[in-house]
Amino acid sequence: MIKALRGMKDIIEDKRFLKIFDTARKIAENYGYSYIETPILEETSLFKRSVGESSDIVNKEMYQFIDKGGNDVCLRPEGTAGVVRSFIEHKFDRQQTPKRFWYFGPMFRYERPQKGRLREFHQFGIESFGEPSVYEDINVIAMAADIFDALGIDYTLKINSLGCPECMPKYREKLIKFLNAHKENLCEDCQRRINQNPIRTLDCKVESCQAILKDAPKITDNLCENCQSDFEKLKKGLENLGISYEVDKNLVRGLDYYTKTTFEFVSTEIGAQSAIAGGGRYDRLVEFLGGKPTPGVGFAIGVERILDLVKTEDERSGIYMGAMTPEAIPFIQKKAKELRKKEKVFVETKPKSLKAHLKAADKGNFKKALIVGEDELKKSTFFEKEL
RNA sequence: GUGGGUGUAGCUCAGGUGGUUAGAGCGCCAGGUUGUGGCCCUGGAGGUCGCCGGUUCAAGUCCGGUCAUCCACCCCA
Repeated sequence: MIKALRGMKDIIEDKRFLKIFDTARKIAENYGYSYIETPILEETSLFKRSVGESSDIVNKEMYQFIDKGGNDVCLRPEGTAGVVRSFIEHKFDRQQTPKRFWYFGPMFRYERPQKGRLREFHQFGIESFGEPSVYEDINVIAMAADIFDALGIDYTLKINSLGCPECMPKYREKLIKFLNAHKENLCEDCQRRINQNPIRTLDCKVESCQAILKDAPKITDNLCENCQSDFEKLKKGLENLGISYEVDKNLVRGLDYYTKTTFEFVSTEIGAQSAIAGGGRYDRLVEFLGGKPTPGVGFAIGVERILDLVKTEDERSGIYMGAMTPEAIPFIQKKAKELRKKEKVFVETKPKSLKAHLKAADKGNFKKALIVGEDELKKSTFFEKEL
């Protein structure tokens, strides 16, 4: 038997997906975002340049291959890069007006599957281009919060600032210096991280590392004036909207393109992979991918991660139509065509006893059954029953 | 990539120390006197016991490998 590939799942009759999609889409459009869909397959270099060569995603998790034309391509591991590529390709960077997009689609990462981690998973994401103000960050976070609220999902919002090109590199040097001074006492992973991604050491789970790292310099204590003031505005702005948050000085996003505001929505109910949405500002990314300097901010929600947190009701709906004699079927089909202009109608094409029809209508969760037997056919009427 | 758990009907699972036709519950299908569902009762269909190999007179049951799955590390949505 041929089965779906490892870490990939069929989505069958799962109302939760549609509920998440419909809810998120509605809210995004109310925030003024418009729909964008970009190809699932992109040139590999796009992700190398945006997500970053130091990240695990690009380093070892991409579905990458050479196509028949000799192009180095890969299945997208995340959504932002493709949207930015499209933004630049369509010259939106040459206009002054902000552009805001939402998207929904599959992403691919060749990882070891576990709870909340699949090789093909879905993200609902948004990207806002051309708005440098921290107030836009607040709008974006508020939108994510609205979506989770509408879906009835509890979360903790964590925020941090990664600084800008002015303060981040200075901080990075300072941190590396600190780490090297304590190198022998750090775990193997952290020693490796010093050069690869020093900020990652900050949230190391090894206790002995944490003991050392609690005295490490924190980015939030090393922000430049502008970043510091924006971070304060961010906090005030969230308070103003009644959105509670925690400052997590160790919150680092795994993608290299983030600057300044970063945030993550986490749930305590879904296992180790607790991030249900992540995002932040990426003011240098458009420029880095060859466009005119354009600020950006966005987030992505992991659809499969919130699936178990979404409840859907199973209400009776629609009409079940059935015939007790074969001759009645054309009569039913004609009536069904008319009724479908207004609501869901299912026609059973196999003649059955009344009892069998009612049973089937009940099992199918219909709210009404219309059955035609010999008597009804003669009079062109229906046996009608509310379920 | 590393570690641990699990793989028996569509689903959830039973199957001491290896021994004749492999079980239950749920679900599914058909009936329970002629045209009224949900409850109940009866009957039925459905399994190369993940796969490959080994030990044995004999393996779902023991051993090895492999694949898949789950959980954790790692990483991240």
